[in-house]
Amino acid sequence: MTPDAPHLDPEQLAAYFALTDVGSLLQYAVEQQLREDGDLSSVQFQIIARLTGAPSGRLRMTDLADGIVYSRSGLTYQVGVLEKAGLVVRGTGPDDERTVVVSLTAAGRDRFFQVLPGHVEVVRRLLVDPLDRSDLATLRSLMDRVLTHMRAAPPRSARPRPPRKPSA
Amino acid sequence: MTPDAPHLDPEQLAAYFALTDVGSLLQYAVEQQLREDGDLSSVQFQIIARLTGAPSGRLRMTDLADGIVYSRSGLTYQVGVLEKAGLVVRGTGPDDERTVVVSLTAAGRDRFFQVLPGHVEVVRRLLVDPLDRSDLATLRSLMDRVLTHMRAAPPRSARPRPPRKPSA
DNA sequence: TATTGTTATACTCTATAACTATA
DNA sequence: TATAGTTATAGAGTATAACAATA
Repeated sequence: MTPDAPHLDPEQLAAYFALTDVGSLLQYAVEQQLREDGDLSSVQFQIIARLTGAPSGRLRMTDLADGIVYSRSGLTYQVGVLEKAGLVVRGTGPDDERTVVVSLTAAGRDRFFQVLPGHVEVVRRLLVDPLDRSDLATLRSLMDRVLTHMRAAPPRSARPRPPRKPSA
Repeated sequence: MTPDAPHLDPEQLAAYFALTDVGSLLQYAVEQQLREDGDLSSVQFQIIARLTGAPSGRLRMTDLADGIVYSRSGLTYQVGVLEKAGLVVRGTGPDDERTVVVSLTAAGRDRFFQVLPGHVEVVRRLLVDPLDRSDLATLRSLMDRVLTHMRAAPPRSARPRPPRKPSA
């Protein structure tokens, strides 16, 4: 019985493990490729990718932070690394003196396109090749549904915490 | 044109991004939960989980290393942390004097079951709830196919590296 | 007062290479 | 020689809290 105890049946667990295994293997492969081809971490690549896709290659720190990093200081650190590498420059925003606008340099854009082909190839080889077009559409639809649900629900609701027994 | 340039069409990219978004949000949520409920990282949780599932709660270092960590020293570090916390003990293997056998302590088992309900609840809330049973079966089947493909292909084959232009 | 962003600090984690000991 | 594991070391990344400046 134990009707209150949360549990997952083997089918649900298997789906979860399969998803996380794919996720971590894919992430590891991508990280390797980005490091080898362009000396970038995946966070740094994401920042550059966003800037590449932004109008005139500039974004405010706050806009950059969104899905990429979980703390402001983390973003400051990463943008600092990119700036030291000459891939990005920081300047004060025109409207609001508090904001900092991050701009992609020519070197930054070059680096992005230097790394992109290998990145695409890794994704293709590991994820796209083994699935056909309709599989990918299905996968996307499932993941989109999960994302919608995640974003609707409060990220960390008031979950009753079990008693913290020992400390370590 | 550019028939040699690797590329992904928007559908394929969308599937990739949706998958990685779910993966990273899920991973982050799990990491938070494990830390709050039991002061464990996900790597530490995986180690303990494997030991819990092993006969008599013991495994050799080498066996533990498999899917969890990408370097031997990384495993040594994590097992060291767990040992300091009293969740695990190390001993010399009975057959081969070179091997180290890691054994789960009673406290380690307690910690696992202390953390498990919250873990299950996060997975259910974020992944299982928004999908029905047949969705999960589909997801599992897709991911298993990808995993099979990943494991068949050489992890990092001889991919031609683009010219490393600047250094940073 | 609230918001934007940085800094100081401290900690966790990881990987490489050199090393020890056993097979 | 090969394998199992540890250690030393050094670097990358992260989060929290205190801080400065502007709105």
